[in-house]
Amino acid sequence: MTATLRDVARMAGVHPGTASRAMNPDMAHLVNAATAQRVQEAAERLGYIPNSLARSLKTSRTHSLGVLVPDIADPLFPPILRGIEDTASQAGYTVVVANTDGDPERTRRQAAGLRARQVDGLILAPAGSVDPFVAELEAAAVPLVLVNRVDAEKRLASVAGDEVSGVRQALAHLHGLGHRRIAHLAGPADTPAGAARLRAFREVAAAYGLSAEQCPVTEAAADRIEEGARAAARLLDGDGRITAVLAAHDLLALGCCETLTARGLRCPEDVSVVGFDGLPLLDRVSPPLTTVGLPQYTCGTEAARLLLDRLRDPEAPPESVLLPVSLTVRGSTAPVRDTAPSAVAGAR
Amino acid sequence: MTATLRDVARMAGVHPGTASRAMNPDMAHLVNAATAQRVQEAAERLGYIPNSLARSLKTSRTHSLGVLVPDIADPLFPPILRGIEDTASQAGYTVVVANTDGDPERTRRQAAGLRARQVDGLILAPAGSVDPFVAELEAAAVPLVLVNRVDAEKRLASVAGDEVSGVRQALAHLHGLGHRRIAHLAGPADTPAGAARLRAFREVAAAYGLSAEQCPVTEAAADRIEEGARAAARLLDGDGRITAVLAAHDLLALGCCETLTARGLRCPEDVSVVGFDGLPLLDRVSPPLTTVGLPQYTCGTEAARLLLDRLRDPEAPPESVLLPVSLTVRGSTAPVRDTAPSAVAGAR
DNA sequence: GTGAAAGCGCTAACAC
DNA sequence: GTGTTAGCGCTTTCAC
Repeated sequence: MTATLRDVARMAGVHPGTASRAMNPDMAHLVNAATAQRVQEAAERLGYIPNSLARSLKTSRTHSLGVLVPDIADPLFPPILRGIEDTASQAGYTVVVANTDGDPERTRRQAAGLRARQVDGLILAPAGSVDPFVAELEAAAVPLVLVNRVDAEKRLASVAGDEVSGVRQALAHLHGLGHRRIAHLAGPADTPAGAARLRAFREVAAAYGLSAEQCPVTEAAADRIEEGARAAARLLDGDGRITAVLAAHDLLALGCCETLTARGLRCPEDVSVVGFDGLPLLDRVSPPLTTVGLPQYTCGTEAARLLLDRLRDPEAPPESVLLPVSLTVRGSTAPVRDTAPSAVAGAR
Repeated sequence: MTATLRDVARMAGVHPGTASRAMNPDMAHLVNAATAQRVQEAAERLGYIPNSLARSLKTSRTHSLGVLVPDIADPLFPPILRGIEDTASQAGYTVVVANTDGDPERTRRQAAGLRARQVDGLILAPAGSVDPFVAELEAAAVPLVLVNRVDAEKRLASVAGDEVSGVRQALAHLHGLGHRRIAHLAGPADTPAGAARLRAFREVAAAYGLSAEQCPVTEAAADRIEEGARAAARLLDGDGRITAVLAAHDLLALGCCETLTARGLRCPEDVSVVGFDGLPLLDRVSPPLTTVGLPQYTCGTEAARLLLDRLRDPEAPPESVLLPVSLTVRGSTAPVRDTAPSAVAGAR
């Protein structure tokens, strides 16, 4: 079996309590340097690895963080998780990740599992509504940080991209290219980003003096290529005169391009497309996607930082971080055509 | 504070021992149905969540799996991790992921951290050499499964794609298109997949009667686009007459395409390119990448299954799973040109 | 069928 | 500076 602290103490000829002090950096100064040395050598020789379970049981601190994401395989999350893990492990914390698939039942189960494991805090990057869980977790005084969503009542710490600024940049770009009929391919309304971007789209479009009729909206069922393609089809069926599309997610934008091609329309010559999130590799698709990039990795580091801060000082007021986003112009956007033809003309 | 089993017992008017039995499915039959009912109701009312730390300390089973990957943000791993997590959570296990960046020092630290947390077993998807760690872990009798690498001595359980078959499919495809000068853009030699694919390439090329001179090899420093571009440049500098390239990784293939374009060569008209791994989204790059697809998700589920099997029966012989891979032909490969021009001609 | 008691490996008062 | 003691929350053998 693995060596225990008792074994180390016995080998060094000291009491377990002393061995414990010698092994703990914060307490080591209370013990004779020579003794500490002897203990550490014994530990080394035995290949002693402290049992953090026992330690945690005693101290009621596990030095672990729980993270709930819809799907770790969704390209949006890996960089975020990497950011969380880097920051956490630097502070001596480990990270336990659980997938929810946006399913409330699964979310509940996974959250309970993480709490059973006594994680010191939780980072939630939830797809759907979190209100019931959040209420429960708050009641249990579990330190919480939201990612990619802000708490409506500002009582919870959160990290998210500045959606309004992102939409503003995208529309400024399209408007500057002469586009006046700009559709929004919205993400699922029960998704925080989807809802926020739609709201921002309406606001900003209005600020540009564009009417609702000039700016039709269709909602995709999920942030996936196929759903984007389907929603784009509905969009084109509804109003063939749009000259640009702002998609709420890069994958929706990809789906949109697919539909355009299928209908004999070219991107960006006939219709410009802007995506959202700045997923990797999309600078190489054809055409390279113009997109509003979210600093995913920073999202993760900030979320972890907020949570660690909170663990250090539970009384501090919850901080809300709004991360800057920035438009990357690539090949999927172009000036509106002089003689704007009906986008549908000859297309079906 | 959170409710403890004692609180539940007190509320139900029973001894903690009895409450424990009532809460544990396997032991519940030892207790009067009515009593069990009362206990469970009390637990429900108190929102009791068992402290798995205490349980684990007693049972020396944490029901958690550790996973060591080079970088969770590398597109190769998320689907694998998802597979692991799905299988694990279905069996009541949680997974703890740690990134190593292929750095031996970091690997050691992270492995120690996971062991301190008393994970029941470890899944290693390591970049570089693992021999020192593996030896140490084996000595400590930590159940182990290797992913994307097979144990040379077949003593360790492992899951990996069938590299030889993959290379064979790729070369059969290229050979069938008439290519006879096929270079290999190899991955880092200290990477399991890189080494295995290079070995397979040499074997299979020889089996096709292709000489070493017809099949030059260059090694990229890392599985990244830029390194692929750089290595491809060296390749073209060395032998301009190649008509096809088999890259050991999709990202290397992308880098290769970049270099080809930079030199005025077209893919696939002048040079065909085949990638490896089947990363998502690469069906949409230009040209769509022909690649040897690895079933990443299955990799994960199989690895978890192997590990769980091993935990159930530590004496069972270690199993080695070789996953089938399959070539997806897309736009980056084409028949060799009739009048094969020097690929370098007019290119610099 | 249920209560009592011991102990998993560690830490933190408290003695000395 | 080091030993002693108690106990974190749970499971499990042993009585009854």
